[in-house]
Amino acid sequence: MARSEGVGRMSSAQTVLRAADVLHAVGLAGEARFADLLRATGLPNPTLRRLLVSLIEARLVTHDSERKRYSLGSEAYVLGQLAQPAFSFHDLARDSLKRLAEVSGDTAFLSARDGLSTVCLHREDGQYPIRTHVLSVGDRHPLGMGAAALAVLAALPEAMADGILAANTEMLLERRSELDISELSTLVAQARDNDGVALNPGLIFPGSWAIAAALRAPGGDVIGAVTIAAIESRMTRDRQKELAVPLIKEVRRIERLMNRFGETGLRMVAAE
Amino acid sequence: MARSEGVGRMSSAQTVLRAADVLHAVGLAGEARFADLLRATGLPNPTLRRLLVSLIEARLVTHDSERKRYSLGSEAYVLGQLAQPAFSFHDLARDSLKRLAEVSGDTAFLSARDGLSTVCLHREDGQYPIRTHVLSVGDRHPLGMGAAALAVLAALPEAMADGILAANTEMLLERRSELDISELSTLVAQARDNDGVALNPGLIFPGSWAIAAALRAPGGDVIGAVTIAAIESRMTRDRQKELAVPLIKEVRRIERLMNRFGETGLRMVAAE
DNA sequence: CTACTATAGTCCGTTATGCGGATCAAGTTA
DNA sequence: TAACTTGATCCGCATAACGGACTATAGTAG
Repeated sequence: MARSEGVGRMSSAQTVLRAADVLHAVGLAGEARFADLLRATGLPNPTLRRLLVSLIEARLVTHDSERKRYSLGSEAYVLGQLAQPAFSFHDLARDSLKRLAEVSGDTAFLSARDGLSTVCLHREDGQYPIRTHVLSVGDRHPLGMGAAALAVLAALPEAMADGILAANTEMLLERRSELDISELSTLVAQARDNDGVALNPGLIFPGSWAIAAALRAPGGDVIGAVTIAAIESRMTRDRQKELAVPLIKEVRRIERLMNRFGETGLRMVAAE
Repeated sequence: MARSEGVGRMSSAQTVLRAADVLHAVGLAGEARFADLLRATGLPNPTLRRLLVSLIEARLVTHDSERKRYSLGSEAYVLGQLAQPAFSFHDLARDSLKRLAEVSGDTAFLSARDGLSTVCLHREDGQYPIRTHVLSVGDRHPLGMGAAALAVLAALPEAMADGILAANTEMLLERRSELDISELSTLVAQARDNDGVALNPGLIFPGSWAIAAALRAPGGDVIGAVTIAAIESRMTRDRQKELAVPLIKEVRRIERLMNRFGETGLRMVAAE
């Protein structure tokens, strides 16, 4: 959960990074106790406390002193509001996600591309009672890992996609040691041959499968992806084909909405 | 614009606070150049840079290196999403704000109460071409300053309101030296006699008037306020009465929606 | 009621970390 | 080409952040 923490602390400011980690942990927890955050961040006790005090002072975190619970503060919400213009496609995608969750019975996700990785912005559960919980709002994956990330790669120019895969190799290996990069290339290639619909056959977590298709901003930039995730038994080859239809339909729909309403998510970034 | 910066820095961690300032400045600016942020934060050049680099690494800020522009990053948006449960009344209030801006022609605001102050969450402009720009999303005011803040005070138990006003005296004086606290008490009292509708007769900025009414969560907690702001000439006594009607109506409506849909903004905080 | 444990909060000596004056580099306007 | 504005970098200094160790405060068990 905690950030990389590799031996060689590559130069820069740790305080802010740690504070951001804490913030993220508080957000994921919803209502966190001090001990939860200790575990989640791996920080030493006094350090965590100091950071929390500062974050509270900055109103990024709130402390219910009676219940002894920490949660995100008003400033966190405000920042989200101010950041919204760059993510306006989220609003346009809401209905689509609902419909996809509805027709599939499984879980639909919206992810945004952010540099060399992918962030999950939204999760919409369907009726089927067995759900994969390997992806939730705020989770990030390097490009290449996960259906959304594969779909994004498949939508990028081939050369660029290869470059990114190579650049991400380290990060990818770090997470799944047995992972074979060439397997990813294959999956990307298959996605290209398949109307851009990528398949994640349990790469992140065994038995948790998903298909995804990339989203393009009006300018043509790849800004994210829409995913349908389910357990392996509900992702047979036939069902993949079946689900790909509404998936593509909804992606097109969102793209149409962007054309209509937006100097949209144009402020998206490429790399660093 | 920069945080208080009173002489006695009251102990705690500056790095995080500064980072939060930077974040806020970036958010307000939308797309900021380095120099803009220098001005807005008042930080020394290398300090600002260091903070920005860290914030970028934490994905709280994005840097378009071609256009040399900084803006809020995906993590900022994600945090907003994760904080949403505590501010779900925002969604329920959207339509109301639209209608108020529509019928008045002026500007409608939604504010949230946060401890001893008030934050503006939403701004909705009407058709009338002359608009006050003294309040925008993310702006904070100590309880007592501004129509929303006065409405909140008026909605609180009298003793508590007095206490808060006293506690905030310093902060209030800091902003408007000639401001008379007793004047605020009077305004609060008037609001109580007026169905809870508070008037700000240009306190923050001369000529910029507003009326507001408080919002209560299902439990009865005062969680914010709805405001209509206009230039002085459009806030005659008669028009105040006229606008108070839809204002109250919409507030009631939002409260009804909260009852229906919500383990709502219950996570709101009281003090610190 | 006392011992035990998990969780929250505090002290304080050490030094790594962030600080910022000063300087340089790169575009812009005159 | 000079004068300026904006952006990026150096580097010695001291302060602000660090964290091991300790204390305090529930909550649970014996």
